Amino acid sequence: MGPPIWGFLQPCLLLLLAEGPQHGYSLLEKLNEQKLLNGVDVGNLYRTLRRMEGAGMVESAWSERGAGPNKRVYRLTPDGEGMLRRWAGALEQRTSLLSRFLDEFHRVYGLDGALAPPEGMNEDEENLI
Amino acid sequence: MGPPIWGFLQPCLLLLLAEGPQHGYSLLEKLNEQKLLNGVDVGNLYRTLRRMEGAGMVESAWSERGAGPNKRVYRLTPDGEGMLRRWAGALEQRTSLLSRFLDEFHRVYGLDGALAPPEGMNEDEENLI
DNA sequence: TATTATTATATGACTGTGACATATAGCAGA
DNA sequence: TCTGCTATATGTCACAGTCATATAATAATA
Repeated sequence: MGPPIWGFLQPCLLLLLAEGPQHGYSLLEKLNEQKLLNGVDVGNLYRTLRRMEGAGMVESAWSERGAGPNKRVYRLTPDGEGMLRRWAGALEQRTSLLSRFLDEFHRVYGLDGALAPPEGMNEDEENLI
Repeated sequence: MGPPIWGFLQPCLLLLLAEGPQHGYSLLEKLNEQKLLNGVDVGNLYRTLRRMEGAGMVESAWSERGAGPNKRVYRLTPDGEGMLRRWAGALEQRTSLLSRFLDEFHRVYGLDGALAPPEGMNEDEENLI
């Protein structure tokens, strides 16, 4: 229902890959573990990784298979690291934008009301911004 | 190029309308003045307002004309205020999500690098969340 | 007077990201 | 054998945004 966290998946993936090459499914798990992003759609994740590879942010290779099905292992490129740094700066700006909104909100409504969503909102809507 | 601030326009409009009824063009100006959102597309604004009216968050009426062209004046409904409160809560959660990302980023890259975008990024990309 | 700018609302065409569903395959264990 | 987990992938759809364009009333300027 509520809008998703648009464009946040890519910087999250870049950040995780900055700590070392990984395959898609592993990235999915870490997104949840580290609570960077909740309930990421698997299909969307793989498609995003391929898109990022097309854009030159990451590169992939099939792993020398260990156990289980084959894994496509992604690693960050220099271009990808550059993008990550710019994302980080942009996200900082976004934080200040959100702060300005919240300040204004509290100015109008005082301290009440802002804490409704955890109870009153469904799971979809919790997944905003 | 970079992703826009998806779904942030609606709560901004609700917040501005919480301070009193206004018409679309006025809202556009205030978004810029108060720097809640920069460079909002006019077409998108009007379509968003109509969508919000369809969803029952706002109501509109043609103004008893003063000067200039007719104005469609919007006002917040009780449902809209409820939505605004939930948005505010959701946006607070989003802030903490962004903080977690930025903390992790600084953990990996130290204090350098994060401040690239203001110079190195084009205007489009500055508009990220 | 004619022309341009500002205010104000609106639609058409297109794009990117995400949501949901579905397909596939290898392997482990009941 | 059947179920479940790991792992990758595609198809279809919806939504909010971008860019372009249309319209009209009024104010300012040449």
